[in-house]
Amino acid sequence: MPEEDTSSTGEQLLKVLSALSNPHRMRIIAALAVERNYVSRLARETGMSRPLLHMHLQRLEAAGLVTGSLELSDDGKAMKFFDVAPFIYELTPQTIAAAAETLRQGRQEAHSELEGRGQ
Amino acid sequence: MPEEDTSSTGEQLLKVLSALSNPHRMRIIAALAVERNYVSRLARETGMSRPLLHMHLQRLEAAGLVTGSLELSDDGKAMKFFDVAPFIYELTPQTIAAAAETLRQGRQEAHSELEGRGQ
DNA sequence: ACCACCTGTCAAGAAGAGTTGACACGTCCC
DNA sequence: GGGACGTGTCAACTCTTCTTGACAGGTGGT
Repeated sequence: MPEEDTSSTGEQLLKVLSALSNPHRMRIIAALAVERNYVSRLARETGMSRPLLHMHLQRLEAAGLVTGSLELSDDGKAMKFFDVAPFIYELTPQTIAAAAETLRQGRQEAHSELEGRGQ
Repeated sequence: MPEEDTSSTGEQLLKVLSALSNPHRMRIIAALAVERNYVSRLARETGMSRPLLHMHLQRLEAAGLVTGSLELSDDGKAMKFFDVAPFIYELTPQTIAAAAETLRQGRQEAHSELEGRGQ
């Protein structure tokens, strides 16, 4: 098994931020903060379609902001309940800078810049 | 003085989050946290084109994360310097929930859900 | 005049996120 | 067998964001 990268790396923070930067997903967090809920009911209460909510939930879960668990109700129906994860992120210039340091993707090393600026 | 809307309203936080949820913009914040810089040089150092950087900077400025000021150098050239704003945002389920409360856009209050369905 | 540097904006294409409807499966009750 | 409810997934479409190249302007120096 490949080791997990649990540290708050740039990619992780990026995933969290892009997961949170959406009105629908913010409202989903708000709804789940009040009470845990299952998909169909949450879709009814928030007024969004099931496929749409499903996609948003799986985006939030991928970012580690909510957790879903499949449970069986008394009448044998399988319902997936979602809870908010107790996350806490502090956003400051230093935080962002530290995360950006671990984002070396596609950025080539500047071997030698042509500093011939006349000025 | 007129009261500013400094509170983390939903739209404001949404703008901040979507501004931060981008690898290029994260790297711009990181670069400006080290030292203030002007557009062309920043474009050179980050390896992005001027129009692209210009767009990202104006997105960051619109979110209040950086501030730009047009200054004149010794040789009379007009250069726009950018600084990071000393922002600080705390992201928790409660924070998001509070912000989502002020996001009542298009979401009608569920007057009564006794549509034809049972239950 | 040219060339260096700085600033900004525009249209248009490429890429990705959001959204919908219809489909698949399951259990339980009448 | 219907219907109610629950789950998930798929291909298409729309929409926003991203990205590029070419263009506009400016100053100062050789």
